[in-house]
Amino acid sequence: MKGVVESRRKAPASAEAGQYEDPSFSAAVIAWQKQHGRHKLPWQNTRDAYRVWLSEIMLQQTQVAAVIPYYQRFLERCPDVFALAAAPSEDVMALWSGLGYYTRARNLHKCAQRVVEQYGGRFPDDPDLLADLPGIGRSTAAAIAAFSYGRRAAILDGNVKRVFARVFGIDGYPGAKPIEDKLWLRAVALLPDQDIESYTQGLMDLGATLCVRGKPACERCPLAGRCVALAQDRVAELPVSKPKKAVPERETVMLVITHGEDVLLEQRPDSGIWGGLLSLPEIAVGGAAQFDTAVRTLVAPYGELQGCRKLQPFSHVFTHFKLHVAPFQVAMQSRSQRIAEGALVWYPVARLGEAPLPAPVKKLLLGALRSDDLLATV
DNA sequence: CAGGCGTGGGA
DNA sequence: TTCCCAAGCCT
Repeated sequence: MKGVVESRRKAPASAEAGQYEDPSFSAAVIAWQKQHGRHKLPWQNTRDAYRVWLSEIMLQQTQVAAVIPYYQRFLERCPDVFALAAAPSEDVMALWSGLGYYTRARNLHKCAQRVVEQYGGRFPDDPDLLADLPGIGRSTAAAIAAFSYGRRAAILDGNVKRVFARVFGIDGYPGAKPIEDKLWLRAVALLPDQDIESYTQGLMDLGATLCVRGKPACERCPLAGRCVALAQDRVAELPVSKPKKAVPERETVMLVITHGEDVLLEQRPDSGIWGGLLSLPEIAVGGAAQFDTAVRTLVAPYGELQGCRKLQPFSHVFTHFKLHVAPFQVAMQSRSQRIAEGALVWYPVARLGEAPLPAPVKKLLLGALRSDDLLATV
């Protein structure tokens, strides 16, 4: 009987994939994971697909240490997919505030609603169905299917790319399409028939704890004996880093407009930077000389100035551009009717800590509006 | 399909 | 300080 089971190993998807098969690879990863891998992360030791899914979305392009407090806070407020589906979107955005890549939060909310409506609240176990849901791509779908249902599916995240690039000595930037295609072939070909959870977690753990970008701990690595990069002394060169290009810079004036105990915030459109969050009213400018003009232009329609002062300028670096912010604080004598319209909203200063704001804006506001500061305008 | 999309931490 | 980038997905 045993022989029958083993003979039913999946045939390779293609001749090219077949040449990558090597059961000893997954065996080494699984054995290492069971003894040396991570077993006590907050989203482990559960098969609750909701928790697995939530953690996988939060962990996209985000490190474990940053995710943990968000994950726990999120679970307290939304303990299951029904609670999340029913939650107001501003609550979801507020829970995500500071974690970045805010499309993830909007897709998370949409996805919860789809799972409730389409699947009765139970996440599907088929990776292809999972990957049809918003915010879930091929790799995340495989992780959810493996951790929640024990399904045999391949992940290919940054950890796997780094480990594979070194072990197999793969030249070229792993994000490039042709390289990534081959990595997917390997990822599928190397899947074990058993212990898919330990294998999947093991690849992640290897990449996160041993096979790190700088100074990897090769002496403790279970794959060292078969690592091409190590044998060729190219560990520091692989994986090939992303070709860099000049980062454009932009300038903007942000206005901290206050009236009484409230500050004026603006809802940002869903697409673009800080999509779906609240932020400060702002106007892009070309140079420092235009700052004063910009301030007057922006504020004038909304009533009479009580006072205005320049706050400390700061810069914020994104992945693809650098933003220079010149903040001004403006106190209003009265509230124009026009301010109540459109995407603008008066927001109580006392509640800013829990507002769905971008990290640098929240920092600016909490610094600029320390209680007694409110009326101290010129 | 190359580029858009955050933030915080390490080197 | 400056640079790099970490459990990717979407358009």
